[in-house]
Amino acid sequence: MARDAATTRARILEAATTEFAARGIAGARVDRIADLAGCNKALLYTYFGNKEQLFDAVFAGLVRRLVVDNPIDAEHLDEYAGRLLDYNAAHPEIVRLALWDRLERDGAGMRSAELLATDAAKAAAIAEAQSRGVVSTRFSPETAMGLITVISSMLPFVQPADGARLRAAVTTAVDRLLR
Amino acid sequence: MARDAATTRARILEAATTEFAARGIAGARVDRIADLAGCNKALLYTYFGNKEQLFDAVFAGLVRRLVVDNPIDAEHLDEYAGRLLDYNAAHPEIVRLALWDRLERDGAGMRSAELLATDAAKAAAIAEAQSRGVVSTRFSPETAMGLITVISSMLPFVQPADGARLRAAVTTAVDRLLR
DNA sequence: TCTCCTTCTAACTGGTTAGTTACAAATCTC
DNA sequence: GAGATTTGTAACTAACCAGTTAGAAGGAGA
Repeated sequence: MARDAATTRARILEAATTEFAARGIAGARVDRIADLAGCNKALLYTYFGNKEQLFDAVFAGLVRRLVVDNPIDAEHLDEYAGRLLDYNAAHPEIVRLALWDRLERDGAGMRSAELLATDAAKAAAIAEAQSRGVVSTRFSPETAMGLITVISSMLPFVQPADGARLRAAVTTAVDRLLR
Repeated sequence: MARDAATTRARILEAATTEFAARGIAGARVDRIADLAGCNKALLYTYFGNKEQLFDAVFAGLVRRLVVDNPIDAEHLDEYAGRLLDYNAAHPEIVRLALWDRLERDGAGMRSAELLATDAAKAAAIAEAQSRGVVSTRFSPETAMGLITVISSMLPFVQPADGARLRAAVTTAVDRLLR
């Protein structure tokens, strides 16, 4: 076994992502994560503290990547929503983890100063686009963001297996709502 | 103690609703449900079989009430969405239970023949309204239902504490999308 | 090669949990 | 009011599970 702390940490995070996405915090089993990561259970505790802190690490990492990989484009919110949809299709764990976080911890993982700041920045970008007349003022910037989130992230969740038609529906909906 | 099977069953269902809505299936504790219902744990098993079947009973009952209490009005889908929003605000357990069901059981509770039939009936009502020109044909009936669901049930979930402004946003959004 | 430090493991622990059982008490029937 | 049935309980059990511990194995520097 490659004795390398960084690699082992990464393997644990990957295994934990799978397990937490599938079963949530209460349903996840520490032994299952260790088995999947191919390492001893005790390492989870030396590297991450405990089960919930491991969830924190997993979730914070994925959310950070989601935010970095999907910068907002307030001029073309429909395409932004389409890209979010594609991203969620390619990384189905993220939406599931976010839902577990809301349900099991009242959204504790979404309240980091960092994430609140990027949320505020997105709202500001929309507000600015509204002031220039590029985006409709029908909705507040915050509500507009909420609508985009809900349509791009939750619609495939309540309507599974819709495929290519779904993407058209998402961009059409966002265009219709916010232009 | 009032020795009455029907009443006891009802108390168990009520307690289980609270516990399952708060913690999900994996997180729920059978002892906690029994305590809250003020009865012996063994009664849950004599009346409902096991923990998961108890969840089934809780969820099926609430979904049935939701469907009965909120008939679709394809002529005024914006108001229909507004009513769903109000209903969810008054009964916050339902959305949570539906999410637990999706996450923990891949939506098994939403696949009853009864519920599939009412879903089909709703889609048919929308299709009929579309053919009369009352509802836009921008989206398929199924996608239209999905959009209504997501906006009336999930928007308050991702945007907590918005209040009266939220209702206006929901009706405006549905009107804009489907009229 | 000796020593120190990091990485890793097997085995254990104490508390928890879903589900069961054997039995008691209330209610119903006749 | 006797006997059968329904409704309820206390105590138990076997499995499970998060977290710990004591110490082994590997590597780096001298």
